This record gives sequence, structure tokens and C-alpha cells, in this order.
Amino acid sequence: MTRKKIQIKKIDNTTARQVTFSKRRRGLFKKAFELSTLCDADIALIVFSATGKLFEYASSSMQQVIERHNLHAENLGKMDQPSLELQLENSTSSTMLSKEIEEKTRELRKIKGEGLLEMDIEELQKLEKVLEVGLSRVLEAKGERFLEEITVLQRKGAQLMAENQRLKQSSESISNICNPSDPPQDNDHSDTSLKLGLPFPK
Amino acid sequence: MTRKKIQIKKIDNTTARQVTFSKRRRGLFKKAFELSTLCDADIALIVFSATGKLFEYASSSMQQVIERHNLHAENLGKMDQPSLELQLENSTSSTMLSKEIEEKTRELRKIKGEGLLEMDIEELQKLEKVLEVGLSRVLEAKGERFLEEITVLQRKGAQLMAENQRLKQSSESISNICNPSDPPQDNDHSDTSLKLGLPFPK
DNA sequence: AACTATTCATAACC
DNA sequence: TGGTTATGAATAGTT
Repeated sequence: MTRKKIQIKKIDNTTARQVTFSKRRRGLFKKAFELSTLCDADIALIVFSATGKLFEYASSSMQQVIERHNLHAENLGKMDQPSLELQLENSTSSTMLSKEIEEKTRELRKIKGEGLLEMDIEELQKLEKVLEVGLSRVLEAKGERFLEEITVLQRKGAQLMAENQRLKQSSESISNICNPSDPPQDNDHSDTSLKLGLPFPK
Repeated sequence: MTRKKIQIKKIDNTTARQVTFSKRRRGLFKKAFELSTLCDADIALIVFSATGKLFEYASSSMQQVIERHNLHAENLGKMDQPSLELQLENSTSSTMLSKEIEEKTRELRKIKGEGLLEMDIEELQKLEKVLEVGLSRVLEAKGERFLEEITVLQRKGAQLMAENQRLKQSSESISNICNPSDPPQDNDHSDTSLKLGLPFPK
């Protein structure tokens, strides 16, 4: 909403989404605080990031606001649990969690190409898109990793070559000290044998 | 904060406070919605006005977000509802379920190419394989669907052609009955006009 | 993480 | 309560 207006829909780019999440989250919490302060309101704000991280704000106490909310829900007839059996609350939450698991499981099955019979063409197209996007991102990430790896190896290689060069020169000096009159004739060979036999740090 | 900057402290004037409450409340809820949409966050917002009126927003379901929040609180040892021992059984099973959800969520994110930084090359290779398999299966399924569709269309086309043939012959017979001496000269044209004018089922 | 051009939210007024 | 406007805040894109 600044350099350019944006549409309110999920941000595709992951890092951009994370940045926006941080910025806007701060803004949202600030606004919540201001509203509660200015207008004497009791506010609870719970935010789970896409990665499952929890952020929360409560003008008084989270539990207090939530309980107050539950009371309202009760009064509005939204609570249909026999008040004595508080444990039903438990079963409903488990049920919800199980439902969520089921849903995610189904999505995973589809993605892995296992539940395709129940899908129409349109759904298949969407799934194809998701897979293509995922695959391209994975390939991109893989490419980056390989590049990193190569860079590291090249650097190591260069270091080793430099090291070798130094060793070669050292051994030549030593050769010269031991046999000052002998001109070096077979550099490579004498070098190797000296390297193997001498207590140089690697 | 516009014609003039204001301090963030309780607004004394009651009506001004109510007006500000209405306006800012809208803004806050809008921001909450935008954040959840843009960044795929799960958000719950509960606001009690100073007069006790309840306003709420939840990107998914209020109960679900609250449960999720309670689970987090539990895991952090903040659980302060020791009222019944039965809660324990609840919490452990819920914890397991939520762990499962988290795991599946993570897998889904990876598949969609969103959590790639935390993966090593080997993991990326496996993921690539999964995506390739899934994609090829989806493409295969899509191809089959298209083939089915084409087959159906071809059959329908054949039926329609047969129907047309019948109609054509019928109209010729009728032509001949009406003008038994006239030989047909412009079959297509007379055919069309007759078809349009005659009460045949489509 | 910091900057800045813009859009957005809203305090004051009606 | 709802509308308008001048202005301060928030933030998208960029670095």
C-alpha cells in the first residue's frame, strides 16, 4: 500500500511474505494496544504464523478474555455442551484436531497422486499447478545448493594448490640446504618423497 | 492521529471515545483480516467494548484458534487449569494430535516449496522425486479425464450426426410427398428451411 | 535492517 | 451514526 497498492491475497514469494508478516504483525499489535488504551476495551489477539509460531496480545489476561468470550458464546446459545460434563470440550477439541489431520492427510494423498479418482478436471489442474510450482522451487533450491557446494570445493581446491606450491618451494629450499651444490633435476619426484618424509604441518 | 496527533491514553470524552472505538475497531479488524490473508496466518481477535459488547474475528474458527493457543500455553507449562485430572488425558492426546498436525503442515509447506532453506540436498532430492511422481500421476489422470471427455463428445457427435441423417431423410420424404414431381435440386438449402419450419424434436 | 514514495487510517469537523 | 478532509501512520518496494 505504498509504492504500489497490493491485492489482499496470499503473497506468493515466501521471503516477501515473511517480511510482510513481521511488519504487519507489529502494526496489528500496536493498533490493538492503542484501541484498548484509548477506548478502555478488553482485547485479546492471537496470531499463528504460517510456520506455527505463536504471537499474542491481551490487554488484561488472555485466559480472562477467552473465558469472557466463552461466556458470551454460551449466552448466545452457541455452546451446546451439557454444562456438567466439561470434558466434552475436550472431545470437541480433539474432534477438531482430528478433522484437521484428516484434511491435511487427504491433501497430502492428492499431492502424492493417490486420491485422484475423486477429483474433477478443474481440481486436477489446480493440483498440477501446485505441484509444478513446488517442483520448480525445489529444483531452484537444489541448484543453489549445488552451486554453493561447487563454490566451496573450488575454494578448497585453490587453497590446496596454494599449499602444495608452498610445500614445493619449502622442499626445494631444504634440498638446497642439504645439498647446496646440487642443482635440482627431478623436482616433482624429490618433492613428493620429501613431503612424505618430512614433519610438515598439513 | 490526523488533524492532530493524539496521545495514546484513555479518551476522556465518552462520545468521542465511542466514535473512536467504532472507527478504530473497524480498522483493527480489517488489518487482522489482511494479515491472515496476505501471510497465511491463523488469527483470532476478541474485543470487548467498555460497555461489554463483544466483537470478534477469527481467520479459521475461534474455537480452533483458542484450542491451538491453549495447546501452546500447555506446552510452555503455563497450564493453570488443574481443576480435573481428566484434563491430563485430554492434553496428552491433544498434544499428540497437534504434533501430527504440525508435522503434516510442515510437509505440506515443503511440498509447496516454502520451507526449503532448512533442507539439505538429499532431502531436496527426495522431495523432488515425490513431486515428480505426484505431477506425473496428476498429468496421467488429467489425460485420462480428457480422453473420457473426448470419447463422450465423439459419441454424442455421432449420435447427432445420425439424428441429422434421419431428419434429412424424413424431410426429403415429406418434400416428395408435398411435391412428388419435383426432383430435389438444392438439398442442403431446402433441408435447412424445412427443418426450421417443421415441428421436429431437437 | 533502513529508506522512501505512496497508500491507508483516522482526528477533527460537520 | 455516517460523510468529508487534512494529516499522521503504516507499509510495499527497494536497497
